[in-house]
Amino acid sequence: MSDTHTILFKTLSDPTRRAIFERLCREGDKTVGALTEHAGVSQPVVSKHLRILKQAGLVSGLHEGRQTHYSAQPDALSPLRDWTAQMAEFWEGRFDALENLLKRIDQ
Amino acid sequence: MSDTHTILFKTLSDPTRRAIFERLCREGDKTVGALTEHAGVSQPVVSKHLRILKQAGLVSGLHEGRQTHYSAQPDALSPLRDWTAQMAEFWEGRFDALENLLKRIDQ
DNA sequence: CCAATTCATACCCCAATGGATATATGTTGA
DNA sequence: TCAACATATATCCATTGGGGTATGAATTGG
Repeated sequence: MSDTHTILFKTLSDPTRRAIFERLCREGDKTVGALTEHAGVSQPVVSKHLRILKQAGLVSGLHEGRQTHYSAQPDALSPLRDWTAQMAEFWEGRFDALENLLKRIDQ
Repeated sequence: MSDTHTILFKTLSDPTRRAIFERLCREGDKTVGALTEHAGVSQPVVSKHLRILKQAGLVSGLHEGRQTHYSAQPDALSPLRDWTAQMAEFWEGRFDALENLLKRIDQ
């Protein structure tokens, strides 16, 4: 199931990877070297995480000489925002679901 | 790193598990047997997924005789909603970040 | 009281994944 | 041209995790 939601959740489920994405959102674009400094893992691992983030559409990379500048693309988060909103929406239609359940069982 | 965000993302990253949660949001509470019917996996696997969803706070279970009724708790999604909103928020302060990057490199 | 039912737990297996190190590729500066 | 640098790729390893089957525990109906 190569679903968009699955890819997004899976990509963001790793703390190291999510931290990289957060830094790019907070502080703007950065090179691989700069990202490696505070990542707590080796440079190849950072590159691998960036590759996964890129495949998920969450970051994009631009080559400048021997450096690569990565920047966040938070628009890619919109499926997640939509999904969470939809789940909450479904729930609103049954706001008293728990009470109903308790009543049903209690009778 | 037992972070809340990590747990939520990880829990929702599995399609089978997310489908169970979605069904509970859409259709209200269900027993393990009812959930197993359309899950595509065996009952023990469904129970295991429910256990993980419960640990993440996304569902709650109530015993009624030999059945267990599970219901969704979409309020547990709020950290996700907050996180995505915050990431987008950070980004707004640098809406022209990509253009700046291109300009910087292009010069 | 016993058999069937419902769910949870235990155990095993295999694929996926995050990490490391080594190395390849490409780029700049002297 | 050549050495240093920046990044990507390759390979390996240990762990995680999702799936299955078998079985335990609890409850109900006859």
